[in-house]
Amino acid sequence: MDVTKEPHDLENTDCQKVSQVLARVGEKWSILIIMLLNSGPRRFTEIRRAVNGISQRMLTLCLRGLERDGLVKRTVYSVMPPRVEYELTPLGQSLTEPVIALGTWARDHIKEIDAARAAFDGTTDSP
Amino acid sequence: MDVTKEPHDLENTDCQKVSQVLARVGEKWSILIIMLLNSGPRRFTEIRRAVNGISQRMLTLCLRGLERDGLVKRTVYSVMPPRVEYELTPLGQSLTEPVIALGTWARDHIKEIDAARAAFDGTTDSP
DNA sequence: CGGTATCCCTAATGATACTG
DNA sequence: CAGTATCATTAGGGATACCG
Repeated sequence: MDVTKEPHDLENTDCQKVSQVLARVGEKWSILIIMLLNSGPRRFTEIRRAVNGISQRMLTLCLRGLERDGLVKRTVYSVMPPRVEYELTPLGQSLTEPVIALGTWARDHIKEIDAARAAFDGTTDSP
Repeated sequence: MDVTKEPHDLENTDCQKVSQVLARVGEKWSILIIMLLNSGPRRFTEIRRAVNGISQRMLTLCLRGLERDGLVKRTVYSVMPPRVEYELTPLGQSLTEPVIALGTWARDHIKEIDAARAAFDGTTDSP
């Protein structure tokens, strides 16, 4: 990415694209769903069970968003009862690579972050 | 979120850490601020001007969050008028690497995403 | 099963005013 | 300049009920 432009151009740089992607990926459930689907196609209810705590409504909305961005493919089987499967598209699969890189960073630095939070809270909290 | 139930769930994996990090990084303004500070320390108002559209309130909150996580260092110069500088910590700098990787992915695939969105909207919008 | 529609509450955010 | 405080508006998201 090019971050060598002037500060006042920030709104016109690739940062916006990163922001857009992160806005999608950063949604509370998106990353969990993407990582789940990375191990294979799943049905709606399977995802719902796997991602503990997500409401039906939010799962639907989240999957629609991922589908809209071309990250997830939705396949409807016209049977009774209905069967709908979700799987990562090639684009969605390629996204898992940088996401895993970020995940590695998170795993490697979560201790530092937690320590920083504790230190910050300890410094500011003074009842 | 509680995903610590079944073994096959997304529970104690790195996904949660990724989620935590992405929750911070995915905040609308965080990434823009981090990338801006990647090119050097900035004062409060400089950041405000550079990150077009952010309110004073949100900039303050966002910077506090980044500071709390140990990603940004805040330095106050006791002068009149006040001067406060923000800069990335080594931890914050290290975060830019995977973020840039994600940014590269975004830049390389933004066209596909836009196309997917257009196709999806064209398919679903039929008034 | 896999949704959609509705209600409703809360958290998030902008706008504005004030301060060391 | 760099905030903090307050108010008002809105968006996010849960609970519930209903549908193909």
